[in-house]
Amino acid sequence: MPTPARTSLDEIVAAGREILDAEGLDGLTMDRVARAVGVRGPSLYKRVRDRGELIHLIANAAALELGDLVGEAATTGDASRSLRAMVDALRAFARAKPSSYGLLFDRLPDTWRPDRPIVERVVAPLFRTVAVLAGPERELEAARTVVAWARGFIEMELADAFQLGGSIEDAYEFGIERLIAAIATSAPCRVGG
Amino acid sequence: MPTPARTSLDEIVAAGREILDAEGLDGLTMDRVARAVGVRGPSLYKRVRDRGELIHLIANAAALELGDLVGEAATTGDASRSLRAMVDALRAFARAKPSSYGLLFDRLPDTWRPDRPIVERVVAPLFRTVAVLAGPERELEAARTVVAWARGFIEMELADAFQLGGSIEDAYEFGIERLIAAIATSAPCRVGG
DNA sequence: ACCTGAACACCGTTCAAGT
DNA sequence: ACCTGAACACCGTTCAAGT
Repeated sequence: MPTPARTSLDEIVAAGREILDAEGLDGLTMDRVARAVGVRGPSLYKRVRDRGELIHLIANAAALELGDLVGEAATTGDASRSLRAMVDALRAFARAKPSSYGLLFDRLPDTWRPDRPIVERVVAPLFRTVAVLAGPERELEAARTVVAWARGFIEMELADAFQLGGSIEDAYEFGIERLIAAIATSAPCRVGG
Repeated sequence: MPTPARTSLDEIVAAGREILDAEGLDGLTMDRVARAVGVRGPSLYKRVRDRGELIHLIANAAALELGDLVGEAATTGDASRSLRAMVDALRAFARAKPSSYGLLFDRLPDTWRPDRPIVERVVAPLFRTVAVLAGPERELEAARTVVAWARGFIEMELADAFQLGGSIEDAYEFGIERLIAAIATSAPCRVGG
């Protein structure tokens, strides 16, 4: 005898995202998610193959959100300002939702990672802006340099790895300004804005 | 009736390091380590409080090894070359022992992290060299910029995050050269060398 | 003193039985 | 069709009992 569904995949993913951000990836247990949507753990397996697939769907949703935020940040004036705004947006997302950020960028099982096209939508506006600054021949290397710095800085900030005192904001300002100057074609080494 | 010990803390930590590098952090189970030293899982609790403490001791050992490697790399000629060699050493360690590297730099529970003095021994030679290049006023910001880039680049390399083609070596060369130029005091923006 | 098997907690997962 | 309790596997941890 058919029974009406008590939940849905969308509801499960939405609940999973909230639990991830509130309690971290370790807190994202199948039973925890199930009870949040009003069923028991085993019922989730009607909608997802396993926990990894649920995490993958949550990662896709987080990547889409981040892509929107970065895309919106990119719409401002000149290329330097635009790049700065995009990195600011990435950093703000990491601080607001560190567990979601970690799900997108930490080393985790491949099957958990968001789909590649969705990730490319996040970095595409960044690459476009870097191309303006660095010139098309060095676009790839320049973008990778900026992204590597941004990811490393954010990772260290989240991990509380800046242990030697000093101002983290000063380090961020110094880093982003020097990076932007450093990737510019025949950069005149003017620092600051 | 006293029984002679069948293993030791040193042997347990050494076995743990091998298992970590061969099978990853998830493979580092208490029973796996115990059997490697000839006892059963529960016996380890005579020597470590819990799995976290064992991981912490393994992290300390890995940090000491990495500190030696970075320190040795630092002894070459001028400051630019020395800094380049140290970052190369860091990258080589990450590639040779990605799980050990991850244990030192990934976001993990605080109690698992290596002791701060041991970590400071790793970065100290790097800071000294950066101070020569960037000048003492900007030493901290400059060191953080280089370390953030290096960590981000290595993280992306380990995570196989360079998905858009192109040469990863080219990106590394581009990054390290531009970074070193960018942190130098009133850098003349000469690239290469 | 040190070591072990049995036991428990926790969590992912399966499945037979309910509706 | 969907949901559930019971059950199992796996792993960290405790502990009473062995030597």
